Amino acid sequence: MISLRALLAERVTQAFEQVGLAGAPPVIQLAAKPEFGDYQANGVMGAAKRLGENPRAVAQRVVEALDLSDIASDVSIAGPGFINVTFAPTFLAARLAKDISLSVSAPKRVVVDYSSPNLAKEMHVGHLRSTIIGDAVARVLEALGHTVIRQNHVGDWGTQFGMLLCYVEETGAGDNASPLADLEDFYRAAKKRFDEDADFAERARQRVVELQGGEAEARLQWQRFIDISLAHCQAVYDRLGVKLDREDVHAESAYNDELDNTLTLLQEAGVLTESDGAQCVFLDEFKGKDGTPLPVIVQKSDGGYLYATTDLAAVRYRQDTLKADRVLVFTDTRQALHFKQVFAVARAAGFADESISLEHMPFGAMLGADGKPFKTRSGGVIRLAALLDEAVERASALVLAKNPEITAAEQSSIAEAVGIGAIKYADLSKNRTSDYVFDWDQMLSFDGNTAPYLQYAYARIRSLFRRSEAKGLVASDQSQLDAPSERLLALALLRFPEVVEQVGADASPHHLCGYLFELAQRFTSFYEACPVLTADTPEQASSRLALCARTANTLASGLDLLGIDVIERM
RNA sequence: GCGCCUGUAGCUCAACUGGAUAGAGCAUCGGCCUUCUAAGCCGGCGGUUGAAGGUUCGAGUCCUUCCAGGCGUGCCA
Repeated sequence: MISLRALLAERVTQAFEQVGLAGAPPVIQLAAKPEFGDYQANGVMGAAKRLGENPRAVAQRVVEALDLSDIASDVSIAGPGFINVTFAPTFLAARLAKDISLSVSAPKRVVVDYSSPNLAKEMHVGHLRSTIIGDAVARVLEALGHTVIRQNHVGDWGTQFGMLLCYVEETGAGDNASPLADLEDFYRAAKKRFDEDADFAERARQRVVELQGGEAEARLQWQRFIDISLAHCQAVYDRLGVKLDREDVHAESAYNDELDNTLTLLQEAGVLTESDGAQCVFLDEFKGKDGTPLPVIVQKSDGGYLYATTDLAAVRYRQDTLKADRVLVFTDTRQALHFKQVFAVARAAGFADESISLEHMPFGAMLGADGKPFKTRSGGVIRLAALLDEAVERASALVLAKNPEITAAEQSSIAEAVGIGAIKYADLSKNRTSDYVFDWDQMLSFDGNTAPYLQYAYARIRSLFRRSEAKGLVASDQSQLDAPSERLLALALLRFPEVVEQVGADASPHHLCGYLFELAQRFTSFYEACPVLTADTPEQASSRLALCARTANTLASGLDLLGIDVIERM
């Protein structure tokens, strides 16, 4: 079903055409203030400006041509040419009675590249944002009807694997998984060996050459290591409720066989230049120091390839094999220049044609409460598994404090949902591109724009339904929107599709979070003002139960799109 | 040096891409529980949107110049 905003846009656009403003955007927004109505159309002012006409007069003509008699109770002109629209309660109620299904007019094939940890080490907090945000966006795009192809572009190739393989062989960790239980410790120990023992370092370098040359024993050991490392990742994904599995892994090494060919194709496209022994692509749009050309190096002077080469091969794979219309890559903002270059080279070389949209979706760093990069007290990286353990522990203590009579099993399942949900929501609710401050107390607070607040709102509604069922009350097909808080709640409920659409368009889950928070606030306001079980009449109770049911469904759907669990009791 | 990003209430963040009097939460102050979970609700306080110019009916948003911070910038990823 078309969203309220899209419906208004359609109507206003028709009116524009009738009064000679064809092509002008209607600019539909939520009303800035309740007294202005529900939505407003701001397009008249821009259009009048371009025509050199009086905006109020133009607005008058538009309103005369605008037919909203079936949906609006009031349409008025205000200020320099705002058109304010108030929906008729009967229209809102009728819409609310229908299922709101998410859909998109032109479904696409969308590659979502996210998480993509380096398998040499254990997952740490640096991987959290990509994993969580990418997963939420993938879920949203899927829900809108797009075909989503998840790509976990894990780092499984490179010089440090020689070091790790030697150490695996030395410790026998490949046969017995226990020394690899903590990959982070294992990496540090191997690094120590590498730094302190020249013989070991030499063997490690030799092992890389053997590995890259395809030597069977080296490949076997490497594969074992990768399997163990991926199992670590999978455990984190499963605990986080992230929809990634082995099927989605398309590792860097998967492009190994395409790298020579990628270089040849660049050569054939005529974009390749040798510089200081390295193979480079120079594009006019990238300038370095003093305006000198800035290269994208695709082959080192020693013949080795770089991650630019791999990423170029990945662009080809995603266009030619995966047939993607759109590619979203979730990495931190430090790689912005890299992807700008890779995408530009891909266009220049014809790896990506005009039909495919290549979008780097950057995100900022996670900072500690002190505003500095988020580290352990000793300055080390924080393992993701440890972070999740701490979240659940903290949530568990809170749950117990609020509800001492709870069973251990219930405490545990609530703590899991609340703790994990809190971490994910804290990240998702902030603007993706800026850095954000990681704060346990803030994210686990039951007040404010947090996962626990939303989960609590949901649990209250579920509790209400347990009681209403006991009393034999049933939700009606349609709600009466008499009280102001009922009307505000209804408007918020009907806004769900347009918010999800926006999140899909610009990969901004924080808009969905903001929406769900407002929905929950409007629900609790309604809930305080409008008794349900003790309503004046059975009809009123049923009407309000319908609003409650719709709210519960919307909260659950919205949180599910964010990858956050709801709970029946708190 | 050059490039990108950021700068909004004491703190954490919004502001639907140029719209009306810049909004929430936390903190703080004050109300509301014999009634559906007070893990809640209602209200108050709090702002020269880093600074100064400019563009126009209108600027947190766009352009210029500064200031502060972060990141990047030919052979790591």
